[in-house]
Amino acid sequence: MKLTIYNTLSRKKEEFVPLHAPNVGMYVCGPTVYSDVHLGNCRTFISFDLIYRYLLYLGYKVRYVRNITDAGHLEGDRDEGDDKFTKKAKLEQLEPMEIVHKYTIGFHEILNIFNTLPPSIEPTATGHISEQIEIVKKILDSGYAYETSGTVYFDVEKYSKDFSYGILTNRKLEDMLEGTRELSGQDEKKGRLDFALWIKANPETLMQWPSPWGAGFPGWHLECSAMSSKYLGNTFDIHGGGMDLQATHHTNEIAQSQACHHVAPANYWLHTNMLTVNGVRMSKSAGNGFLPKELFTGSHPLLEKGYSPMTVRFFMAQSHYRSTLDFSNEALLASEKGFSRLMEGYGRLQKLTASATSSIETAGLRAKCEDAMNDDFNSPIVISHLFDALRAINLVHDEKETISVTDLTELKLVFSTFIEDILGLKSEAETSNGNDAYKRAIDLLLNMRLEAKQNKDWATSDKIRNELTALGFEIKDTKDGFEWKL
RNA sequence: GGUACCUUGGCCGAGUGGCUAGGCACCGGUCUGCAAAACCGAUCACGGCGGUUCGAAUCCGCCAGGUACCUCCA
Repeated sequence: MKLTIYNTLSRKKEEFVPLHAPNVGMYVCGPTVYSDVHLGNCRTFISFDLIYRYLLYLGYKVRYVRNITDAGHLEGDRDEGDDKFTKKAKLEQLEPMEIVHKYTIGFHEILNIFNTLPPSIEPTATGHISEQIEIVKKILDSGYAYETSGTVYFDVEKYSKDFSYGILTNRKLEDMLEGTRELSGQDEKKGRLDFALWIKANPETLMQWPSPWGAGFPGWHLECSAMSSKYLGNTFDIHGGGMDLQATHHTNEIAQSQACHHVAPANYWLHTNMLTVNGVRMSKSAGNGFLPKELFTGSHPLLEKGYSPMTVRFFMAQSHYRSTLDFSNEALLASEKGFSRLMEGYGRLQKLTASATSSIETAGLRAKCEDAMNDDFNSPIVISHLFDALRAINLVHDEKETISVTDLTELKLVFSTFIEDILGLKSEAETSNGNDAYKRAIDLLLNMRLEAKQNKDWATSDKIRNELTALGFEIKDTKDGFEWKL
């Protein structure tokens, strides 16, 4: 089975054929770094991390470009006033670039905690001002833009005579025009759908650059057209982003790139679905966003406890990237237990002893997992196959079934490949190393309990166990001793 | 108002015409001094109504409920 990808352009799954195999160019819209990333943002980047990892597994040489938006992103749709960074900078009495730097660092820290691979290139909007100005010039030259007192607008109605403006959302221009509000008297735009490529700055605007049209700053959509074409070419393979960017940002981006380069920018458009809370989209403006830190510590009011980063990553991998995923304490609890069972089985697999023959069927696992991933990156199905194999592992462990050396070797390889390399999950077994004294104290107590047990002194044995349990320790008796964890 | 999408067992979540994903919970069992943990096993489903079909959770129509986009948001 070949890799098929759901393409938003065609609204169906298509076989993936790169322009220049084995090279693949993938551009993903990154964050606007004016505030902390919330979990919904993380979901998109974790989804594309899965996609990136699987493309690498298939042997593609992927150039993965994910931008940082650090300029030009306005509040609202008026094409005037302060950008988000300036606004925040004034609020916190900092330089805009201090805001940008602070939240860029935070973004990287969080994605690192979620075990995502860094992109090949992570360009910033402020680092590509001249490239953006060049694009505006070219669009003006080709006649799809006009300047009004220092601000340059994209002429949507003119563009849509030659190209399909609503191609990504399957909408007609007339329908889109109906959905927009009337222009107010002061508006400088000719058409209601026109958007700004370059915005004139006020003297007090903190982030501004000189341009042929006077001092100003780039429109939000422009950076992606500039940076994707610079690093991936005028037409590249995959363009991705959150579903919320589809209607406006990506629609405008396609129009700009097409008007500038006279070719469609990307062959496959991928959109990841939203994370919801009680069925409603998690978003900054709705104020229902979870910060990763609130999740790890459990400090959010909707959570009963904290959940580890890998639990969350597993939770996300259990749903398909194009489905909404509802976030709740109950769902996370279920994922936490499932993930821990999977990882314990993965650990058990390493200690399995092989027999002469296999009494169980595990040989087809890799093909099944590949088929699932080839079907538009269906990670939930991969996980279901892993759990099926887990049952086989446990049966061999319990000596109810046997496995041959060949099958065992392959099984280990498939597990590590899919769990670690593709799903990006890793064991969270305690990594604390500076607490030897305390660990030895617990061991000491439990050894005393073991002695009591051997003497059938159940009162002492139960007392030690019950009091440690009350302190939050989990005590497990095993055949030859004990195990514990906090 | 316009345009899409969604509705699966107690919960989460795959699945697009026949072969009942998976996880969690619950229940039964194994193990254990008793527990816990672990392991094994079983049960439970396709919003409602109608249609197409030998056969529909899956296709079509209508109805009900929900969500998203059309305005900044991954």
